[in-house]
Amino acid sequence: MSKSRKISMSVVRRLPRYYRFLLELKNNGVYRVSSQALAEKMGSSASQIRQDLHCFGGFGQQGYGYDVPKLADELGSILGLDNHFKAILLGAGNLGRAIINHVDFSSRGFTLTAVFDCDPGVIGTQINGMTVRDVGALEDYCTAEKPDAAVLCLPKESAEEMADILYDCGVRGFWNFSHYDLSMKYGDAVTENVHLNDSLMTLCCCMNASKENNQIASKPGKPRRKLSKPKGEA
Amino acid sequence: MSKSRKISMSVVRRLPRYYRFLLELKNNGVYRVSSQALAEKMGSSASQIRQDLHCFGGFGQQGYGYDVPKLADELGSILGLDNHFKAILLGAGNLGRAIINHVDFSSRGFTLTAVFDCDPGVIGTQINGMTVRDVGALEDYCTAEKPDAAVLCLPKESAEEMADILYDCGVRGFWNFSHYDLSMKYGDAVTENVHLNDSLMTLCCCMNASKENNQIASKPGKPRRKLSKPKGEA
DNA sequence: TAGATTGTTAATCGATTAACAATC
DNA sequence: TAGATTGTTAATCGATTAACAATC
Repeated sequence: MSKSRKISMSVVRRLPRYYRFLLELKNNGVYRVSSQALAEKMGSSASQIRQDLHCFGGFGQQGYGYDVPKLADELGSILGLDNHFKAILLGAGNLGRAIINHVDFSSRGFTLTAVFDCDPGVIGTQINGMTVRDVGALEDYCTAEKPDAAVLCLPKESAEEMADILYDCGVRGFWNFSHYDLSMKYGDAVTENVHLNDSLMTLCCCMNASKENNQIASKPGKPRRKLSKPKGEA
Repeated sequence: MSKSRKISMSVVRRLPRYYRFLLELKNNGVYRVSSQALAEKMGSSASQIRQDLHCFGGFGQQGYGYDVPKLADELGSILGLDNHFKAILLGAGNLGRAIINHVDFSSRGFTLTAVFDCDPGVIGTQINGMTVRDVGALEDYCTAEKPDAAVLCLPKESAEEMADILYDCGVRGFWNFSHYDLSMKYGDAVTENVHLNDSLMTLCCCMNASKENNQIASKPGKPRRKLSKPKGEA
């Protein structure tokens, strides 16, 4: 956390993965790891790992490597997992319900505090211990509770409409599952779009290319590893 | 489809989004669009759009722009949406059920042909018109039906185990929702990982950084647009 | 100490942007 | 024709990899 240069989004997107692997090592009782060993496990490169961590400060020790529990903690704190951002979820359909049941918000820096829907048949029902509220009560709720973030599991049109309302209520983080690009709208809000349809089409595109023997360059994430010659050789 | 150089994954990941915007234009009765106009709509740059499309051939017309329905079709065909890849889904828990109900496979190049689970309480139940099968029958099913792709909505451990079995049965496309990185394993299979936890942590990280006034560079996707001086000026 | 491995700078590579000739 | 806008090459920028001195 010492450096103050801008962190690139490419680096940020790799952090959760580092965190995941380090937690696994920690749970397996591993106390120490070198960038080389971690890189092999993750299918990335030692250089990239050191460079990435370097953005936030020196967490390792020359000649030793990285202390696994310590590095896991540091990453958790860089990720901000010790926050308890208040989050609300809009849209208790199939996807919304699955997210409520499936995602562990509290170990990822959030507390899910309320769920809203507009369907009278759904309002009042329980999901994972939470009662679904009427979306009509949304603004009052926001005024009183000041949620930090919103999870949008709504159809495109409602999502656009609701996002504006939420933004006006002070919500500055959006986890958006609806089929439109929220990221473009609000300069000072943080948006993470999860476009399942786009993801499925990407898979289709790659399978199609593979079927037709078209070339797609190996993904970012898979290192274009180029074995360097050992120093002493011709 | 004329060029034969490798397409980069950065380009491929933008294609579904182009497709989405073009479909919207088409549905709004727009017949013609310039790279400039599309770029403004998408929050990207005209240069990038032309460069991206250029990978696959010349779809536009100088002085006119792009024919919207034609370009949408071309993109659909590059994405391979006219395929009917046979897909099966493993894990009919909250997330699996939501995906079955929520995702329109058929308009994205896939046909969902079967659902498997290991829970006797779930086997035999109906989800969106499909009967959940016993995972014990998986290999026989694959031998008979030769599915092309699998959607993994399983816990980490089962996912690892099942992926190996599926790969041996000839499955070469994976849409992986489980909390581990499938992409690293099989060289000749295509994998699309959807890591909801990682996505949520990324959101947390950015909200945390924003809270603490740390700098994160604007995302790829938001253009670092640098207004160029008009030619004639000093 | 000698060996190992980081932190950090320099070199390379790839992706994005700019520019403009071609041409509709 | 004149204006518009693409296709395409060149320039810039950013991200990844390589290398090595610092140091545990």
